[in-house]
Amino acid sequence: MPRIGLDLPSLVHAATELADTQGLEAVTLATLAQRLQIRSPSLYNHVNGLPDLRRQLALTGLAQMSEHFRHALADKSGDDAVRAFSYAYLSFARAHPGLYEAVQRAAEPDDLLLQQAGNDVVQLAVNSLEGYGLRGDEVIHMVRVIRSVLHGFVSLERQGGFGIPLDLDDTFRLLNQTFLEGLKAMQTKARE
Amino acid sequence: MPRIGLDLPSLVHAATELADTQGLEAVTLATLAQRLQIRSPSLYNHVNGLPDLRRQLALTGLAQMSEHFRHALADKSGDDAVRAFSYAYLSFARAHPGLYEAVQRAAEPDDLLLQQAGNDVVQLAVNSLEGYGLRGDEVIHMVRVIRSVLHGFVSLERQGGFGIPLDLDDTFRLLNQTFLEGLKAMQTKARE
DNA sequence: ATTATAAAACTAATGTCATTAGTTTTTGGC
DNA sequence: GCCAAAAACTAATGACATTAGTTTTATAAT
Repeated sequence: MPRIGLDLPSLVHAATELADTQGLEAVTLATLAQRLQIRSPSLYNHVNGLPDLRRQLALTGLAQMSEHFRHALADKSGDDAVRAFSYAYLSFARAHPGLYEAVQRAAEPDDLLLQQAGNDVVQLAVNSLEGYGLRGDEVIHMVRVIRSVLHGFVSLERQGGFGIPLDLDDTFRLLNQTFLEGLKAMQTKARE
Repeated sequence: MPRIGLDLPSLVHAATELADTQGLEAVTLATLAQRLQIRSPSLYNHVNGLPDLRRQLALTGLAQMSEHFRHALADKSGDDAVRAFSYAYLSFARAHPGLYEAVQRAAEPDDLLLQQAGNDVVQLAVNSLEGYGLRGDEVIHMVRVIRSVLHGFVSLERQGGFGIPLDLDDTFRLLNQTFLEGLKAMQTKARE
């Protein structure tokens, strides 16, 4: 029984690598244990079963997203900020597909920590939409819109939903342009 | 051994109900068999294991989507057509969440039937974008954009991704307006 | 240094699920 | 009535998550 010196962060790190290379559904206690040279019941010393492991993945995922987005948004405003957010979103999802997937599962209503981590990310999206004259609830609605656009693209791209061999980066450029134009048109309307 | 008179369509129908009420991940051979008052190995007389069952769900799902969208698009054009497509998309996803989820899994490269069923749905999206002066590949890119927008919204809504208690239908209205304005702006630009 | 304790590993066992092999029964066509 | 194929079955295997109970090791207190 040579103690391996495993701790939660390195366990989650190993799980993250598994998720990003093999897909989230490949992250089982069995595969993770195998990878860590451990028997799977031993994982219960660090994590409360598979659901908890998934939650841990969501937590790191959200933290990393916040960090990534914050960095991308630094010193940006207006269209630059929106575009920066979009491209940061895309690049994160492409670089960390498994983590991205882990983040999608909704938090339990009583899981305030996970909820807060999600809110932090959403707040960054809110920041990127400053300066378009959106009032009150409009901001929230518009954040939902841009989240929809970005998540939809990322999700379809990753699932192979776009069958035709036509450059996906071109599509993403058009997507951003279309959204920005729409956003500005809404701004104009709101001013009337 | 009282023969139950099961056939593929009714089996898929039962699976559909399970998926729509309990979620796609609740559709296992075990639960389906239980529901049909059968032992699970007996399902192999009708379906080639769980992957094939999922494929059957995707096939019916896509067929029903095509039907639903075609009906919604009848006699519509311009903004009406785009809006009709959007609302049909949303209403389908809300009415058949399990089926919608089943449809998302990508087709194997050699699965021409499933691929065609997907293309049929995409073609309806293409139709709805007629009359915006999009040229060549622009149509395909823009279809990807609207699919992203709609899938993203539906997916986030279903996963409970929108935490704040603010009316989702309001968001969806704004989403459509924003997309339509963006679409028209792109149209204008393309004319120059 | 010694020892007590808690953490971290382990083995063994259970239950669920998908899947395969091989068996029985029914039914529809002759 | 008969027979072949379809549709059900039982039995068994292997993957997985999880629980219970055991052993070892590290560390902190004496």
